[in-house]
Amino acid sequence: MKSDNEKVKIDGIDKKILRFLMDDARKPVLEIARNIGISGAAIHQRLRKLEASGLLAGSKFIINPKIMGYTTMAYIGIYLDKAMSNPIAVKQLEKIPEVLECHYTTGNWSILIKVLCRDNEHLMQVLNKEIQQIEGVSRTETFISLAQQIDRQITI
Amino acid sequence: MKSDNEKVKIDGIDKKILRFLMDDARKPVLEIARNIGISGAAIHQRLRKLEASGLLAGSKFIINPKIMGYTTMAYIGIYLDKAMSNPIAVKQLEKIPEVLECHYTTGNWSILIKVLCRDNEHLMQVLNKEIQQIEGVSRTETFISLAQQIDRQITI
DNA sequence: CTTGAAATAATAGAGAA
DNA sequence: TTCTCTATTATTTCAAG
Repeated sequence: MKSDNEKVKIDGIDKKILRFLMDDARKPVLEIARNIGISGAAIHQRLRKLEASGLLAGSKFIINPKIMGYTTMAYIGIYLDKAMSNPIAVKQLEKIPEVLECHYTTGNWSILIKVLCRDNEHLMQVLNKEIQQIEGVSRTETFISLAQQIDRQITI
Repeated sequence: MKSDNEKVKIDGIDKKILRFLMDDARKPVLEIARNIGISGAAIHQRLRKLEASGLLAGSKFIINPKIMGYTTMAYIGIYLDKAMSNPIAVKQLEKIPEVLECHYTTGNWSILIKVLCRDNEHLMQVLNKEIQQIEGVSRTETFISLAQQIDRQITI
C-alpha cells in the first residue's frame, strides 16, 4: 500500500477493468477478459497490482434501505461547544447506527452528518434523544433529503 | 421487484449473509456457507430471493480517490432562483463529473451536492466555472470536509 | 433446506513477446 | 514487464429429493 497521497498511474486497460467492477463487483474476471480482449490471468495480475497500490479499497453489496422501511434521509449540521473536542463527539456519533457519514467540516458547523431513518418521527427521536444528548452539542440544523438525484463514485 | 416502499422480511440467516457481502461483495458464497453452517445452494437461493425483492441493489468496487490524487471533498448548498426548476439544474449537475451526490433538500438551499476534487484550486474552478455558471444558480455555500470520520451503510 | 453433478471461474506457475 | 497458456483447485448454478 502506497502512502495515501501518492498518485498511481493506471492505463486504459486498468480503467476498463475498474469501470466494469465499479459497476458490478461480482462480474467474473473472465467475462471482463472476453470483453476487452486479453487473458483472464492478465486481468488478475492487474487487479493484484491495483489492490497493492491501495487504489482498490474493497467491494460492497449495496442494499436498498427503502425496502427495509428506511425512507427518510437527512443531513444535520452540528455546532459543538468550544470545549468539546471533535474526536469525542465522533465516538458518540459512531454508536448511533442511523448515522451513516460524519464529516469534520469548515464553515458554520463543526460536524456535518448524514442520517438514515425510517420516517420523520424516527428522525425526530434520533435528533432529540440521541444527537442532542451528546455532551458539547449546542445546536443542530437539519436538512431532509426529499430526493437523492445523483449518487455515484469518482469517474475513471 | 416489489414496490419501492414495501417492507421485506429477512431472517437471521439473511442478515448474516448480507453482513458478509456488504463488507466484501466478492466473498465466495461457499465461504459464507461454511461460516454460517448451511449449504452453498441455500445461500444462493436466498440471494436470488433478496435480489428479486429489490433489497439487493447490486454491488460495487470501492476505489480510494486519494490514490488517484483526489483529496478535497466538499458539500455545497445551492440557492436556486424561484424560476429555476430543480430537474433542469440537476441535469446540468449530472454533466459535472466532480459532483458525486445531489440531494433535493428542505431548509435553506434548494440543492445540496457533494463534490470530489483534486485540491482546493480544482474545487474553486468547479465552483466558479461549472456550478456558478448554471442558469438559475444564485448563490452557493461551501463546506469542505477536512476529514470523513464515519462512512458506512445501514446496519442490518 | 440438502445433495451431487456439470459448467464456469479463480488462481498459480512457466515461459514467450 | 506484461502478457499467454496450461493445469489445478474452487465456485457457481441447476435439478431433484
